Amino acid sequence: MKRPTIADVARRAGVSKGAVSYALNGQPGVSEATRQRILTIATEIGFSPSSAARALSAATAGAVGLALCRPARTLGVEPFFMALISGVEAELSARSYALTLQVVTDHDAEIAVYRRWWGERRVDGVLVCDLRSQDRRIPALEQLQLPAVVIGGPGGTGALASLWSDDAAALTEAVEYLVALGHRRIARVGGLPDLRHTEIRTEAFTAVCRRLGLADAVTVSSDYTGEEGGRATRRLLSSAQRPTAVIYDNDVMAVAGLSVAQEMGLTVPTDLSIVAWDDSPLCRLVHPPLTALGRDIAAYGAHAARHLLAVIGGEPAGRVEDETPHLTPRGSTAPPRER
Amino acid sequence: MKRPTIADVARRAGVSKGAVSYALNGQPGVSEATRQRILTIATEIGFSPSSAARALSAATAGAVGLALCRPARTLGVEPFFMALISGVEAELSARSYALTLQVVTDHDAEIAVYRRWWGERRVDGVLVCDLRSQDRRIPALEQLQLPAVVIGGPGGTGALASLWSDDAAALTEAVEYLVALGHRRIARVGGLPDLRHTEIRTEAFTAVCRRLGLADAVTVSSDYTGEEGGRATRRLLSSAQRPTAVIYDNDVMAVAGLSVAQEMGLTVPTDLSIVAWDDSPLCRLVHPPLTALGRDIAAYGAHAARHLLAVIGGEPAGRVEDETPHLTPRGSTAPPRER
DNA sequence: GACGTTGACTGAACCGGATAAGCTGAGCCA
DNA sequence: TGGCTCAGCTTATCCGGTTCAGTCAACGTC
Repeated sequence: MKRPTIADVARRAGVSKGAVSYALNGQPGVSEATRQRILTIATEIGFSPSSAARALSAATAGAVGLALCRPARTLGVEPFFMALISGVEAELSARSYALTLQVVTDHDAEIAVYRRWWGERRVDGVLVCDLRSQDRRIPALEQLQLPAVVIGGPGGTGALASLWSDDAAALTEAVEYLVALGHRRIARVGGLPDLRHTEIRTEAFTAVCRRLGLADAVTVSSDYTGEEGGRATRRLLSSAQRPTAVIYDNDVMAVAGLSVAQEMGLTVPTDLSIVAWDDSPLCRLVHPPLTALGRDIAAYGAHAARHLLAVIGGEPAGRVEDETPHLTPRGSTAPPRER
Repeated sequence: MKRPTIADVARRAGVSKGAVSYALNGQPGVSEATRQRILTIATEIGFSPSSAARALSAATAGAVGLALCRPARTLGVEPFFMALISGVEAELSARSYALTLQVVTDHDAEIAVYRRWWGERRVDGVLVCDLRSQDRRIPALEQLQLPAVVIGGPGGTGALASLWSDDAAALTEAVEYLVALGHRRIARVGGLPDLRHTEIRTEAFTAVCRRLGLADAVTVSSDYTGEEGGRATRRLLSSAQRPTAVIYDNDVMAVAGLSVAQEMGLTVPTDLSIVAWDDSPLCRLVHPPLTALGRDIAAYGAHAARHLLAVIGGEPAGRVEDETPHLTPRGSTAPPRER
């Protein structure tokens, strides 16, 4: 089966290639009658313009890049990325953009990918995930002048466009809720400590605990895996003054923490309250279902994609705020048992 | 920052564009000295050939397509796809191929995507997931003559290349193991019934149960979500002659099933043994950790990608068998309690 | 009726590579 | 010394679109 080209359409319509191009792209320069005739013929023979040819002459790739910089191990378990990707993709394909995905191992590799994509003109822009403090990718992208939207912040995104959510507010809400229930010893199992949003959450946690007069508000660092989450929980629950509530920086660690608590003979929520970040189906899978700080991650991805397309379209690189994660109370939180 | 082109390299090296092209692609026609000089200059100015120009003249896109046809809801939770993608991607990027991803809602949309990709010459081949019985995508791809590897089977893949694993053997191993432990009433919570691999597993389950003389070997259909998995479990465990062991077609449903069992006051594994399909970190997250039928999914993806690149390279469209999933016994299986 | 003006279209250049075909000079042999 | 071969290049063409500079007929206008 031969792929039809613009020349095939032109021949059948009895016009030049140029006329077909004008007609298909809604440009002036062809009569309405001719445009309709050309459109009909194009549909008839199933013509779709070669992305390569178009990219070459129009200097636009029609694609957006996403490099994921996490070990394959963590990538799989967290529902976050898949949800984000499906949201991004939905928005892109609605505007006939393709999504090009690459998994990398570290930031150097990621920067090399950006540089290659830029040189190959393979993408018109990129989405940047997992912002770190002092992130080397930011100046690299600025130098390349490759349109980009950083998913993260606020702050640390240089001159690049960004999409952020108010994690500090969300975390504060969760702590205030636990305190309202009567908790005084609240711990937190945080994500990778050099991620910008971990930093922000940790600062917010410290601040709200000080404000509410909670003495030993401890944050344990982790790496988002269930193993680490479980280990951290075991350590916290083995301490002399064990916390009555724990906030986890993702759903996977929260589920692991729940298992550890139950394994240690504690009843959730009476002995221990648990709050998860990222409200995925995972949180509703376990018993009791987990109270979670959630938001529509697919919508977040779609929002990021929309913002990136705007930046690619030449709009200024703004810092856009997305919905603040909100608390969904479920069975894993309750007033602490009197001791 | 201007992107260097082949002409820039040629100018600096004092040779023609053609010579540069020969040098960079390892073709004969340039002396070794000149080749080295050109390579050095290319590296120096950070030249990478425009993918569009290369695609246009070489009639190859340098990209592979993957269309995921599942509701965003299920996509996120199952670690399977993310693991598969990261495996595929690792293999592709090692051979400098890009991965283009699209999420679709049904097979008609998916076929339309294939047709568009084909017309736009956007991909050199595609990976097809979630094979169904009487899958309309197969004849569509055959007609387009778009290189493809179907991840699934055996059988039902037409003339297309495929990569399959012996799910029947794996399921048989799991049932035999449970019977060896002393179980006589084994149920199964299957995946979407029109998926080919569900069909294969169901047939294998029925066959091995008949062979071993297990009377009421029931399979309940489901949709891979935790909700459905939990509901199915509740139904099974409420029946008069409730099973002493349940095999789930994925990890998410197994975890949900475990929660339901515990919620109903049953102890796993003494009251109920649980076997999960897809051994992801999820299975080790819960308590007790789940006995699972697992395999290296990333390697599966890498294998599929390798096979696809071979088919794109002109090799015959073979049906390749991947590793058979194997049973990893953990805490969720034990001899049934005497009653 | 000569002179713009406009709409509808054509022809050709161009994007940046790959590649077939042509050219050139060195080396070799008769 | 002329002819031949062949490595090592150059030149030109092509891929399939977009786009700009023309062309040309129809129309209005004074």
